Amino acid sequence: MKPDLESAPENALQAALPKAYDPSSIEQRWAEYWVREHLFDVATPHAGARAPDAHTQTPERKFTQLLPPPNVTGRLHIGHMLNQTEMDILTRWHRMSGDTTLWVPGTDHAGIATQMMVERQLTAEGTTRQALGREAFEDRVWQWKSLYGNAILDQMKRLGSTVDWSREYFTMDDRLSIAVKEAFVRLYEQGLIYRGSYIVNWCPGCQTAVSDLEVIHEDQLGKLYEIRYPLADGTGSIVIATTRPETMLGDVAVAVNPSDERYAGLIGKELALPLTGRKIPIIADDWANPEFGTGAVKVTPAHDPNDFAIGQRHNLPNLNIMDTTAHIDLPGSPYHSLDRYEARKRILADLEALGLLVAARDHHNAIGLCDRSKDVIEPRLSKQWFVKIQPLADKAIEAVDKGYIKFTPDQYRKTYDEWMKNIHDWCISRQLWWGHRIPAWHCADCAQITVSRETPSTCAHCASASITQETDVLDTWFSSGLLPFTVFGWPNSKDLSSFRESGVPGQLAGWGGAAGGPASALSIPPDLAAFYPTQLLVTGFDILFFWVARMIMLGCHFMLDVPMPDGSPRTLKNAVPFREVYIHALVRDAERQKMSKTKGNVIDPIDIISRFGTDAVRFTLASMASPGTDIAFSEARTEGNRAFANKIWNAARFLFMNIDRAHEAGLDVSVNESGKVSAMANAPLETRWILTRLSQTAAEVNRALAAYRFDEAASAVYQFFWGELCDWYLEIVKLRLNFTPEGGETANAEALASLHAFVQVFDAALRLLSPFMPFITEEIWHALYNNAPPAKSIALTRFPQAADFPTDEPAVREMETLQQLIVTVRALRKEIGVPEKEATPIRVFSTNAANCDAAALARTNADMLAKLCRVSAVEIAPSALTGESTRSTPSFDVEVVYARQIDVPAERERLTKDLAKYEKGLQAADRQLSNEAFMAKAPAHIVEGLRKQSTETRLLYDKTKAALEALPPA
RNA sequence: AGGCGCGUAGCUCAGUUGGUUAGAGCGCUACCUUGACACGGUAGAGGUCAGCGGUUCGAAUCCGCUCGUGCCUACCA
Repeated sequence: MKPDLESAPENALQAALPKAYDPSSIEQRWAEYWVREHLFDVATPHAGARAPDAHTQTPERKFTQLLPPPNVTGRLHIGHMLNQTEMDILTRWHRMSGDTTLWVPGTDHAGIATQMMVERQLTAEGTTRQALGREAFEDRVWQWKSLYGNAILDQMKRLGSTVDWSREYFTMDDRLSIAVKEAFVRLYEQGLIYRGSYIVNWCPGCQTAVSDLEVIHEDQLGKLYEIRYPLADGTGSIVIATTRPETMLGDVAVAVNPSDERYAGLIGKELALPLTGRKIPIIADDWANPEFGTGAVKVTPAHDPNDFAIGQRHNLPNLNIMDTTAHIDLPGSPYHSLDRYEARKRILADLEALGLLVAARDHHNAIGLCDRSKDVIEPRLSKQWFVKIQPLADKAIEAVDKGYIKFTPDQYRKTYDEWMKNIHDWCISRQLWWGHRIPAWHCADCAQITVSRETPSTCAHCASASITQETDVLDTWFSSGLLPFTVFGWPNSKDLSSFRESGVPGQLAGWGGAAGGPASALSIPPDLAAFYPTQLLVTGFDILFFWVARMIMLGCHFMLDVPMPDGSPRTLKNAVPFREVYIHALVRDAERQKMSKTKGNVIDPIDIISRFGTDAVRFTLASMASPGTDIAFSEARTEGNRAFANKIWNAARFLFMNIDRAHEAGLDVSVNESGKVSAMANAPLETRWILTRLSQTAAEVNRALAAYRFDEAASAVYQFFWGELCDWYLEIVKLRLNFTPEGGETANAEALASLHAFVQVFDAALRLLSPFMPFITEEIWHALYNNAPPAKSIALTRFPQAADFPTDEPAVREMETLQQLIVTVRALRKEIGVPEKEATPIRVFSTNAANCDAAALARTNADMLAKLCRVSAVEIAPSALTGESTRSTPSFDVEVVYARQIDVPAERERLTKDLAKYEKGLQAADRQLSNEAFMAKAPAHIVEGLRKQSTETRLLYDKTKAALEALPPA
């Protein structure tokens, strides 16, 4: 049954057949077609449109993944493209291999980033969010989102990614907001979320707390100041060391190590804090490091995390001296309202004047910057919400330790483990207006907190009606950490119908969890039952902790409570959000620099695509995506792959040209739609050879993709298509395709058989290439089926398997021998300077009567040999050494002879050089063969190989020497 | 301060459990506009595998050290 393809774009190959491939003329059309036809929506059954046996939907074989949601504020960068290329290659490969394949796209609301974006707009308009008010501001952000929020997804559509657009989500969608609230409330009820005053990373620019991960450390050369603090009783002093003298205004103690004998007598005494005269104690605490600075450290609990800990241990007060903008907040003090760095200068100057500044030494230390705004982070004491992380981390560690989640490359397992074991509680509150508002209400009367799924009208503790909702919103990563299950309808199914009109995916019927099954009785969302856990997460290591680790923790935590589709309890093994994580490299610029806007070295994928075509860029990224190392993006390589696309295009033109010729000769050319090729015992050598190579290439590509070796898969298809199909097979087929309208029937029948084989091979090659280069293969494939293909897209056909093609090992060996012979003849032509246009005859001599396969092959394929070598005739003769130019190759015993005068000095030079090479090789081989230890310990096949090599090299050496001696004297 | 990685042809990179003469793309040289393709064809040149030492019959591959380089994590003021 042919699908209705009226909606398919017009085919450029059918129209003009331009010589050069122009990606822009076709890519846009197919990108739109794929989206418009919903070809990759899982809810859209399309099994009937596939090749008969290619796609029996097997529920056990599913392939599900989530697109790491880009920020709505984002623009597509090359890293996204690498990520999507890899995901799409895998998705297409799995889909074509018969798996139920779902790839869910979406965008992230990106709290800080988006709020900053809109605030900049407001600034330009001369207003502020504070002037607008919270609600109006939120409306404004939604407005912005509806206008610009799809930009990145629109860009993504050009990449050809086969995502299910019907499932597209936004992390602030109602259904996801409900889920976020549910998750928060449950964690709170379980005692895993708490609120408290702690030192957090405060960004004075963004005016919010940020998590540890959002602080980037930068090494800076600063100063370590030594300041003298006098004793209150005037009997002496102590010198402390600090990098931040301005915080001394908030000092509440000075700590020394209890074991530090220098200060033993001072512990318990009081100091008069310089500049203020406030009295503070000297305390003993292990934190003070006798080796560092002076061994005495000032304690400022409100402005330093360590000092905060000391303060807790010693019951010291917290003295907050700074406001949220990092200005000194001490009304009445001369430093009041000074910026922190201005205050530092003034304080140092004042201390100097008092003679209390003892020293200022150069000092390297890491300074914390805000990931978003690059402001220097100010540790600040404030009330925040935290997730008690240890219980979650324990399960997450176990899940990976037990192998329920596999990391590729494996080294990241260690990184993950290391981080997970040293994890701190997660600060999840943000003082922003854009995000999931924390579902907690503060009571004005009893000061208690009511956490609730629904908006409460009264306080749960004292029933007071004076309650107000928490103003903080949640860290963006809190909601994205829940995605693996929230996108599939967690917590329950009742919200499902509201966001997915299409309902339960058709081909999943009968799968546990489908409507009517046991799962629905337990009200497990059908999608959750069907798709959780996902198979794979593909992402960069930059969000390993931000996102991957959080998904694992939250997935293991929440999904353990959700029964399996059959109603049985879920184990950790099935609670994990994904079975595998593939971490890819970072894309850098050609100079290996990390791309950044400020450096101006950002590679715009859209620009690259419009210059080289999406297929070429995809292929480049895939072929450079070897694990472990970063990718230095190479335009030169992209150019090379554009040439590859052009090569494919022209090979197709050649095929179509011959199909046309066959038609003109009144012959019919059909395509076998099964995707498999049956045995061809009587087929010509090149057909048997290329089918075997096709089988081997399919095996290699399948193997490489299963191991995430995109580079190896890409190079296998590249080498096969260009190096074998085009360079050899096609050149030989050329000789067979002699369609002659008036010619004999037999000749035409033979030509047609070759053409049929060619079509089958080409069809398979296109399918093999399509995950990597979906656009050009789609275009050619439709043309190949004369725009009436067996499926709506090549992406819905069968991916070539090794067993789909008949193999013939002897044919491969024969072909290789023939190739070697041909290369030898060509090289010889060149070396003895036969002009390109001159077609002289050659003679091929067998030098070894007992083993003359090559000579026999040359005889059988004399015609082919002559054409491919551009010689007029090939004559097979018994062995004979003549004074003419001769050449032989090591792997078979033939000699190729050209009857031609040669350039004697040039020939002598070449032979001398060769002789030296053979001699060296011979010596090396003989040295090993006479090494007793080697002979005793080396495996047999190695020794055997070396012997063979030695024998062959000896032969070459002798021949070359003889030839050299036979040359006329200079 | 800990941890991870990298150093192979002029450039960008492959090189699987150690094994016969270390590969690819781009670039380079020579010749070729042969009816698929000059975004092409054919044939070439080009490498002491960062250095030193060790294990081994045998090392680009395993181990140690040195040098160079990139990154991640980190609450020593």
